Amino acid sequence: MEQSKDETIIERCDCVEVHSDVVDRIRQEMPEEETLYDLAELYKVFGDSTRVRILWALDAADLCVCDIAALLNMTQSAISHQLRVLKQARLVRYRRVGKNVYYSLDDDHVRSIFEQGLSHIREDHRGERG
Amino acid sequence: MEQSKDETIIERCDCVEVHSDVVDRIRQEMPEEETLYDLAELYKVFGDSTRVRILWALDAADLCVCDIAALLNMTQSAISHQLRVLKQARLVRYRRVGKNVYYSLDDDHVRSIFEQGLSHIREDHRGERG
DNA sequence: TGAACATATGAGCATTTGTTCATGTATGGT
DNA sequence: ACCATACATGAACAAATGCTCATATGTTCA
Repeated sequence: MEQSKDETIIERCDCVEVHSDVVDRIRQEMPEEETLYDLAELYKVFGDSTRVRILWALDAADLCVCDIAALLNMTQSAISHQLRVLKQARLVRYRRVGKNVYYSLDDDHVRSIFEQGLSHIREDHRGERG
Repeated sequence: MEQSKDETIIERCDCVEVHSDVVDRIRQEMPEEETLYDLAELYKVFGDSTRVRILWALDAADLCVCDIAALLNMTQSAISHQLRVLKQARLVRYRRVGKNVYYSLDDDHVRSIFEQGLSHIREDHRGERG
């Protein structure tokens, strides 16, 4: 999906005139390539409705895989796969309790990220900015 | 990528015991399916490093397509395609100035969403929560 | 130890996604 | 009108993604 993260810099822009002063300034101000890559990887995790629903549910209560599957009306396997993704992104943690494995949120930012997103979605977007 | 958004509810969970009290409560508390779907769609837009870099650049200055392509060392076409995605998500706006088209951020939440994301990434994650 | 339940995981597959390439559209200069 | 420049867009293709199915692992209980 992504391009190679770091490659030799070749001018591929097929334009002639570029505001090189601004571009150069921004190039310096931009965070490291890797940081922005990691950032995108994080949002990619949020970019699936199944995972969003799981996160939302776990924000309400700790749940075992079985509960989540029932709640979302999906197979246990599908949920388990997604939980692995969330685990790898360090957004959830788990603990075993007998035969069950309970998952819970492992990040304080999830809620605020959701809030910002909702805020954007709910904007009527009449055209103004500030 | 997604499943069908709304379908007849069939119990697909292959477990036997479910904490149905908790599940039922959460099911009621959860936002509408569509809201969470839209939320995921928004994050999906953030879930690509090219788009993240574009947004970050536009947060620093308004830029024409040509500038962005030069800055990110990508083709004008690739940038243009991505700008369309950002436009559809109402994250950027544009204005024509002669032959150029200048893009700018069209959302106040972009920066705070980035900040939350960065905050998560930068966590040392030693195991504690709050 | 073996059966039953809960969860994890690998392979396979259909769908989605991001880029490239070719071409279309819009604006300005001559 | 014509050309050059800037940008947009459709088709095509490789890579990534999310689910299903089958199966493996782990735990409890008899």
